[in-house]
Amino acid sequence: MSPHFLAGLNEPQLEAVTLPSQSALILAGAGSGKTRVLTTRIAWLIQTGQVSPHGLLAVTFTNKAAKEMLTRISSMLPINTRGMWVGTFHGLCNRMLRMHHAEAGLPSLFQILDTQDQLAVVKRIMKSMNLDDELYPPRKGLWFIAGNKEEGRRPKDVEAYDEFSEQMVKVYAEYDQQCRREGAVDFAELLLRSFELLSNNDLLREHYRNRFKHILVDEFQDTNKLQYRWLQLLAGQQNAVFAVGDDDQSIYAFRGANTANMQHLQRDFHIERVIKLEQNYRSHAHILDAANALINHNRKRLGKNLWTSEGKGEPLRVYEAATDLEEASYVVQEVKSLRSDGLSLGEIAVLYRSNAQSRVLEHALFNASLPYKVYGGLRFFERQEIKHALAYLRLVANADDDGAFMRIVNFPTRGIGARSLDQVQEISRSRGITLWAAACANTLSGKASASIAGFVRLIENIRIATAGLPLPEVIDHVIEGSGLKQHYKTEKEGADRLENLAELVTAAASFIAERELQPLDEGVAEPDDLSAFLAHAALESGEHQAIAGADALQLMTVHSAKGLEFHTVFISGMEEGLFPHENSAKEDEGLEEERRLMYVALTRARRRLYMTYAQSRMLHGQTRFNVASRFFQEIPAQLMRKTKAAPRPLLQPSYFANRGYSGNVPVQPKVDMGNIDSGSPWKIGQSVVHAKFGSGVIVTAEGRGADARVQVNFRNGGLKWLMLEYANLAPA
DNA sequence: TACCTCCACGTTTTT
DNA sequence: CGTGGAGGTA
Repeated sequence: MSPHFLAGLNEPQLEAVTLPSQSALILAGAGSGKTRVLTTRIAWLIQTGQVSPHGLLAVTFTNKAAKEMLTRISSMLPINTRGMWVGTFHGLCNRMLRMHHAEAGLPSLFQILDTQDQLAVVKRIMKSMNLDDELYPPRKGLWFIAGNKEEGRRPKDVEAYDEFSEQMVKVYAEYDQQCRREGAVDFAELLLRSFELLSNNDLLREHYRNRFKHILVDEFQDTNKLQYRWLQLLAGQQNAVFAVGDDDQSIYAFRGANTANMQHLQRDFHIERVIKLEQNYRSHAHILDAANALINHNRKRLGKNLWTSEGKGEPLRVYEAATDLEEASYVVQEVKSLRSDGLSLGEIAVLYRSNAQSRVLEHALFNASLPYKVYGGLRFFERQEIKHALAYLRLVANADDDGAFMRIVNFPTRGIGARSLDQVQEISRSRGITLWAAACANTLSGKASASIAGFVRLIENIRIATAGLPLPEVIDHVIEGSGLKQHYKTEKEGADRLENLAELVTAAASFIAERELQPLDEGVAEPDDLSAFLAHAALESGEHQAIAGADALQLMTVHSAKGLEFHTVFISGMEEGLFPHENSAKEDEGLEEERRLMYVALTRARRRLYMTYAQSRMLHGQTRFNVASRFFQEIPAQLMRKTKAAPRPLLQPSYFANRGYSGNVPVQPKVDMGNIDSGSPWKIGQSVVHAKFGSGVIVTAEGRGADARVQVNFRNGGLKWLMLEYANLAPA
C-alpha cells in the first residue's frame, strides 16, 4: 500500500522520494516541487520504517525553509516534530555546540556574534594594532577571517605571502584569541567549531554517525567547502545524503557557495545517476522558454530544461523608458491597471539588481499612493536600539563580553569619554583581562574612576534586580534601568525605537512560549532562556524575505526573491552595467552568476513578466547612459513583445522584432557636458561605434586636446576608457 | 560631549 | 543623489 502523500507526484519526483537508502543528488529546477520532494522523502522514510524521526537530519539555509519543512512534515505524518534535527546549518551547529560546549572548548553561555558585532571586534583589534585603516580596511579583515574559516583554516594554518596577508594573519590570530577570551563565536565559527568537534572527538562522531542514517540537504548548490566537509564528516561511509539543488540557481558564489560540491557529491558518495526534476508547476511556457534559452548561454552547467504542461501564456513584456523616472512611472501605471483588473498587490513583485534602485521606485509608488513593501533593509534584531538592549542583557549575563561592554559603556551617554575608555582598554591590554575586569580594577585615575565605577554599579544593580525574573521582565527592566527608555523618549525620532523596544519584550515572551512547546533533545541540559534568546536573535535576525499574501506591492532585490513566486513580476533596470552588473561582467564566472541571477528573476513569475530598462539613469549623483542588457539578446525575440516604446533620441536600434513607436513626448535627458571641448563632435550620451568593441554610448568624458578621454559603455564589452586620439571612434 | 560639516563611497548577503 | 563615518569646533 502506498502512503497517501505519494499521490500526485510525477515520475521523477516519485522516484526521488522512494529511492532506496543511498546517497542521491536531485537536480531540481525552479518551481519543480523541490521542497515537496524533500519533505515527502522524509515522510516516506519515516512511514516505511526505514528511519525514525530521531534518526534523520535535514539542513537548509534559511530559517524560513526549515520552518516550512517542519510544517509540511507534520501535515503529512501524525508525528511530533519535536526533537527532530531540522534546521539551518548554523542552527544545527549551534545546537550541537550548546550540547557539547565543554568538548568543543566553549563556555556554556557562548555568545554568537553577528556580522555587525564581528566587524566591531575587528575594528577594535586593528586599532589596537595601530593598523592604517586605509591600507587595512576592517571589512577586508572580516572577509579574510571568514574566508579562512570557510576553508577550515585556523590562524596557524594560514600562510602569509606578503605584508598585507602577514598583518591579516595577525589580526585573525588576535581576533581568535579575543573571541575565546569572551566566549564568542561568529557565524563561520559555529560551523568550523562543530566540524572540529566532530573530527577530533571520535566518540561523538561515531555517536552522530550512528544516529543520523539519513541526511537531507536543501539548496545544495549554496553549500560552501566547510559545509560540504561537515556533511561528509557526519555521513561517514555508511549514511545516505539526499541532496536537492539547482546549479542554475546558484547566486551566492560571491559568498563562498561552491557549485562544484554537486560534482564532488557525485564522486565522493558514488552517485551514479542524478535525478532531474524538470517539470515546472509554476510558470507558463513562454516564461520558461525564455529562462531556458537564457541559461543555455552558461557553459558550466549540469544541464536541464524546464517544461510545463500548461499553456504558452502571453509573451514577455519589454518596456524601454527614456529615464529611470519614466521607468518607475510605467511600473506604477501598469501596477494600477493590474490592480483594477482585480490582481492583488501582494501577487506583484518589482525586482531589481541592487538596492539603490528602489528609491526611485518607492518615490513614484508613494506619490501614486500605492501600498508597497521593501524587503532587505535593516532587520529587527539588527536595529541599533535592539542591539543596545541586547548588549545590556549580554553584559549582565556574561561580564566578559567586551563587545557588549564597548557598545553600551557610554550609551546612553554617562560621561565616559574617549580618555576614560583609553584607560580601561590600556589596563585590559596590559594585564590581558577583559574590559569589564579592567573597569572593576580599582586603578583608574581622575574623572574616569567615578564614571566607570558608576557604570559598573549600574550593571551590577541590574544583575541583582533581575536575578530569577522571567526573561520578558528582565528585558523590560533592562530597558528601563539602562536609561535607554529615557534616552529615546527625549530623542527626536525615538518613538519608533521605543516601539521596537516594547516589541522586543513581546518577542521574548513569544519566544519562550514557543520554546516550551518545542523542547530540545531528550535528557540534555538546555541553555537558559536568556542565552537561547540571544542565540535566536543572532541566528534569526528577523523577517527579510517577502511574506506571502501581504497586500502590498513587493519590492526586493533579485537575490531576496529566490524561492518566491508571484503572479506578475517586473524586472527593472535591465541595462548593461546594472544587470549584468559592471563589476561582475568582467570575468566569465561573474557573468555566469549574473545570468543565473537573471534566470532566478525570470522563473519567479507565474503568468506575467515585465522587463524594463531606461536609456538614462541617475546613479551616484550623475546621469548615466546605458544600453539595454545583453540578456535581451539571449532570449528569443519571438517570446518578447515591446510595449509602448518611448522615443529613443540617444539609443541604438533595439533587439526587438516589433518595435512600434506609440507617440510619447520625447524626453530630453539633462546632459552633463563633462569636460569635452564645446567644439568637439563628442557628447555625453552619444552613440558610437568602435572597430573592436562594437557599439556603445559615451558615458563620461575627461581632459581636453591630446589628453581627452571618454568612457564608453559598450553593449558587449562593458565600460571602457578610451583616448579619443587613438580610439578612432565613429558616430553611430 | 554633542553637533556639524566635509568627504568618500556606492553589488548581491540565506546565517 | 544619498549615506555613513571621521574629524573639527562650540
